[in-house]
Amino acid sequence: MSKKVKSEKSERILDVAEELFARHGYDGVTMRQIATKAEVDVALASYHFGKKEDLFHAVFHRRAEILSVSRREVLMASQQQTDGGKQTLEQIIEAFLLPLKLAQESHDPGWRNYMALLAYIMTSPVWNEVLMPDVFDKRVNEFIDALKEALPNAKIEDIHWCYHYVSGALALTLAQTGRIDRLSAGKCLSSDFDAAYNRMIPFVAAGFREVCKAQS
Amino acid sequence: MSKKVKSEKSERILDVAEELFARHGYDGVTMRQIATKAEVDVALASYHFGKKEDLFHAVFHRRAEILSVSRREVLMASQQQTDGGKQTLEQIIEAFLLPLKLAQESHDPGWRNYMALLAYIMTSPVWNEVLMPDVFDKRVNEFIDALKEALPNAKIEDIHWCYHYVSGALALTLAQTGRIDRLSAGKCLSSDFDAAYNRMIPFVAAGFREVCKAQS
DNA sequence: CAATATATTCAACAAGCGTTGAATATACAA
DNA sequence: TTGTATATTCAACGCTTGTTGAATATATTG
Repeated sequence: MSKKVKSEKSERILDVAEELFARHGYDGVTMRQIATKAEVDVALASYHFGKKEDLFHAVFHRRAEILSVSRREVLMASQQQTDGGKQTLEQIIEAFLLPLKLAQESHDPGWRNYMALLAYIMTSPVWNEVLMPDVFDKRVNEFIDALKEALPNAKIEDIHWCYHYVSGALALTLAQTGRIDRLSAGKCLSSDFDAAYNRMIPFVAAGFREVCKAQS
Repeated sequence: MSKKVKSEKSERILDVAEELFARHGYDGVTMRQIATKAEVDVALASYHFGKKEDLFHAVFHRRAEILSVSRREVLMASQQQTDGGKQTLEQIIEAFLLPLKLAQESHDPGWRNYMALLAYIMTSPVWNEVLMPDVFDKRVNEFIDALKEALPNAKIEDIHWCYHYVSGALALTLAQTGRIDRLSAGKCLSSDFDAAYNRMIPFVAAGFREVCKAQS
């Protein structure tokens, strides 16, 4: 009861669309491919979600809200934990990345597909502008504000560029292209989010400190 | 004389395809859109380059070789400059990024489009696997070898993950999504490659040192 | 049960797709 | 100039696309 889900097939369409959009992009997927893989008639997707672009939006928004809320909670919890005292860079960055790590550890393949979809949207000049502002930019601004507090003498341009590098490193991780597997001859795995996150935190923390140090 | 270029219109097709593929991806562009923007008949693109996928390959390879050669030259010049003595991390990273900076500074809009196309290919699970190994992976392995020499005590997994972060930061920079412009309220510009590169070098150098330090 | 709302399929449409063979224009060699 | 190779356009093909209206099945409610 009180199920928001319209039906089981409706969710299956979203799951399949999520997977295919993440791998092939918006234009690389047809409504028929989605319907076929979801074992459903073509018209059903249009019935539930309207036009193709609306379906894409629905896929994006389904988990975007969950992720955004989780991010805010983790960030606030981290801030309360060190009440009064300043947060360390590592704490802030960890709070920023933790929700994604949690989503990964749920071992829900849907979440993994969604994160690859997020990487596609983050790196697309077209979709980035359409979809990111609504849900994610607010959380990012809170994150950047926290960074400003931790680095009070830093120039804000430096902070923004450093966040840009974090965002890029994160996007490529979420994309799971398999390139690191190839380059490392199997010693590193795209699917190993733990390895990616554990090193990313000290990496970017040190980068922030280096770029933002020694300001007048 | 000795012109490799088949004709003027042939190059115009490549230029337009480069621009459109970079922005909308392979499936987001039609042969007719390319032909129209190049002021050419639809059939001409097929005549010169064969199938749509062959045209995409032609666009990719046109500048890939130039970039790869430039990268090797810069890296070797940097190694010779410090003959005998070890290169610093900063020198290695700078050598890796310099060819892209030079391409940008040429103010050829074609190069800018090509770099955005490269970002698309780097972050695409599909194209990354098809196009990166042929031309770029060799240069990347040379780069990673240089890093191993500069960080002799580092675990190679750490080096590969750190390179992965560099690759991500670089890709998002090349993509020019305009997001940093929005988040920074115009204080930073996606088009400002100088700002991006100047900060990227100390950022990733510090990251490498932090992650790769303190190995047994 | 009947009646109604929701979910799903079927069939079809107009438009756009990549690609091709023949026709025409242009460049170049003899 | 004539002949030949290259470049370019024209017209059309078979196929796929997203979307829709009518028909049918299923669930919900009275």
